[in-house]
Amino acid sequence: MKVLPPAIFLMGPTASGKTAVAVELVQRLPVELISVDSALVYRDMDIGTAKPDAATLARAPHHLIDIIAPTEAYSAAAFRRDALHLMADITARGRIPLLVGGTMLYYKALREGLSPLPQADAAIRAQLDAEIAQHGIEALHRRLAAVDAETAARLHSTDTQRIQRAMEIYLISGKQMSELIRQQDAVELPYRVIPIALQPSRRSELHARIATRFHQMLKDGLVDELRGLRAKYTLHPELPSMRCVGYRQAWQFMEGEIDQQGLLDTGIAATRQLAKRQLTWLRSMPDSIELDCLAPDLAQQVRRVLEQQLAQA
RNA sequence: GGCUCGGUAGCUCAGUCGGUAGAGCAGAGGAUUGAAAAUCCUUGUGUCGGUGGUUCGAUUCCGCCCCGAGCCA
Repeated sequence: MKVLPPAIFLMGPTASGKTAVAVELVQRLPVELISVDSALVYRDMDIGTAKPDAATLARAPHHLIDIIAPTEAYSAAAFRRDALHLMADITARGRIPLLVGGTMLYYKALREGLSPLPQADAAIRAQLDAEIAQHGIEALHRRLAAVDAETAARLHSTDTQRIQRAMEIYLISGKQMSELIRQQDAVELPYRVIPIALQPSRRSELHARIATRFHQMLKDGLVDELRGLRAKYTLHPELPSMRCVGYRQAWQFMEGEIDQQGLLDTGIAATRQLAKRQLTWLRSMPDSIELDCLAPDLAQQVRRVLEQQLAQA
């Protein structure tokens, strides 16, 4: 039986201290860091994404940070492709890939693979947007039911994004999403995954950290950063980058839709909701080694677990 | 000190012509296949400020008290 090389997944919600742990580990173990984060991919979006600063990145380089402009879109499929290449390179160098971040769909796509679905098509999405604006999402849901009853039945009639995606798949390929998913071969990631899940023993403590961090982001100039982004790039609020937590609320503030207090309140609430969804993902992840992210010696605990796991190979 | 308007869910408020109440937001749980920090689903018992009175029955009407805002002195 072939021995698989190890790969570490360091998963946790926002504000759980993942970056600090990763930076500590990179100095003590033969690892290279790969960011698993759908927001850190954007260049010039630093404050609101809580991106590690330049000094930290110099000391602990992360792959997949600052790889696209805020006008562009990344995806789970792009992540899977990029991460697989990087993991192969890192392993060839005799080092261990350490994936760190909070975008749980990316971990799932990497581990379980993706079905052979066509990639997004901007023109078709624009066409479907117009259709939704004119006739409503429920009409598109009925149209989907006519061509792919199975997927339509699975989706709630108000789930705009998924209905649009399923219709997009049909319009591009002429095939049903449900049928394409059935064609997927079981894929096995050619690594021995060591999944570590950071979870707070007390949710209220995580909430407190989130509030403190968002206050700091505003002090650090989140709104000014967005002002600069809007001057440098042609942006609109529907862009994936501008829907990121913090930027969406800062945009509303710039447009006068909410005041300073509203920015603070909705920004913090949106971050808490993000953390909650990340925790829901985490509970559904199989085989995870769970650690309390509130532990004062978290980095040491993670290191101990990893040394133990790596010694087993 | 007098008058007026408020005091209902963690927050903002609606409502009950007297039969113990419901929205939005927040919170909690879940889903999640090329936008995922996205998108969507489920979830609402709270001395209706306190205390007397009227009443079969008061959060609702009346008296007094407490708290807040405003106007007049």
